[in-house]
Amino acid sequence: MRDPSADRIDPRAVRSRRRAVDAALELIRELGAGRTTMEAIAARSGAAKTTLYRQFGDLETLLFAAFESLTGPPAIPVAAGVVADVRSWLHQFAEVLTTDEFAPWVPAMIDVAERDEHGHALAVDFAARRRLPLRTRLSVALDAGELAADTDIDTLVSMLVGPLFYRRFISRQATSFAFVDQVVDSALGSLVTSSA
Amino acid sequence: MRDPSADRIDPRAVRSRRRAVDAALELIRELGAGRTTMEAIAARSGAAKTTLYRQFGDLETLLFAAFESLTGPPAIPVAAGVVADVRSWLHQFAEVLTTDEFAPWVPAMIDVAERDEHGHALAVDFAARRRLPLRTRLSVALDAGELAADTDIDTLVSMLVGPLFYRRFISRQATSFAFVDQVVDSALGSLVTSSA
DNA sequence: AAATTTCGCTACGCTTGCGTAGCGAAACGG
DNA sequence: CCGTTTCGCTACGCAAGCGTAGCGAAATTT
Repeated sequence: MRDPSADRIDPRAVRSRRRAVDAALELIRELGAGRTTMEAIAARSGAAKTTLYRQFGDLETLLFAAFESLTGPPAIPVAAGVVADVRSWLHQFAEVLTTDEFAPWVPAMIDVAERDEHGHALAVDFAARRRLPLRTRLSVALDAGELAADTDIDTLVSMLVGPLFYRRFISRQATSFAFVDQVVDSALGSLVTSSA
Repeated sequence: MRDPSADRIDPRAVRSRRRAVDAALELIRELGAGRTTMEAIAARSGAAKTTLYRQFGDLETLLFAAFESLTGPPAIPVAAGVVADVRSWLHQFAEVLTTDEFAPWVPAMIDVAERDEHGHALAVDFAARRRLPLRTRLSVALDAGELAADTDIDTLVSMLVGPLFYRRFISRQATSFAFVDQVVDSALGSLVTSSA
């Protein structure tokens, strides 16, 4: 009997997993999570269904693995004054929402989160990680006295990113440069301490 | 040959349509649009598939009919000062987001809008109709000089409802009374003319 | 290098969903 | 009322997807 504690890694399994996850991401983007099937993932990834079942157990697990493969850490805003930092971060974020980096999968995640218990947890976690840099930067500002002492950070985050999400996924209006600026000014305007 | 211009209405067809739409709504809520099938709608509505195909042509049309059956006109804010009116409307809206009136179908619509051309149009239209009362109220305020003359109404609307959508569908945090108040204050605070 | 485990494929049976053909029954028009 | 039209159902064939059994090939251990 071999050592059970040693995590063996068969290179074939690794390749299969990666290909399956990539194929799943493509299919979710094209068809949505609901219409993505094991059969299609197997076909597109080139792997056999048996392999996928052995690697992931079931479709849900595979889809979630695909979602989690998206969670690259977002850029961290540097320090140069809250307003300026937040402004540049939010502009960057607005830009990201127009690319294929993660925006195309957000609707699928929103959908899954509404109906599936695990999906709910996944989405909550994903969102929390995504906004962490912004949240951290605001926390630092609060501690440094750059923001009014009674500022609620979570509320502030929602007021900053909420309008962007709304425009991208709900009203589907364009987010102009001026729009982002106004959001920043409005959200932070009354909170920045005059001293800073 | 009968008069082709007379829109005959067979009561059986009317019943079938209504039942099908209701069943579709239930299924979309439970499974998402992607997993909702003709078979399931037929089974739950009690109608035969043939009937559904005759009435709607295809699944997409039926699903869209279901979505559109949701679009009840939202309440119209009355006049009593912009800030107060908007505040009460937004509190009411936050409440609606916690009920089964239309919130459970928003994720499905977001998902469909991202992938389907018709779905996109439907969602845009739906969102526009939903925010119309708020938009109108703000327009009135602008015309009345209650808001700064250079105010962009659409931006303002996004800053008001965006944070609520974000909390309900993305971060899935609770929207407290205080949260809504802060959103209103922040968005309108600097815009209301001191005279009003 | 030999023994052993894991991998990945083909092939299969089963279930679900699709979309239609054809037939009585119900609703409408004269 | 009586002909005509529409409705709704049962029944069907077909395609897609599911999940697994069994077997050679590849990788790992000793």
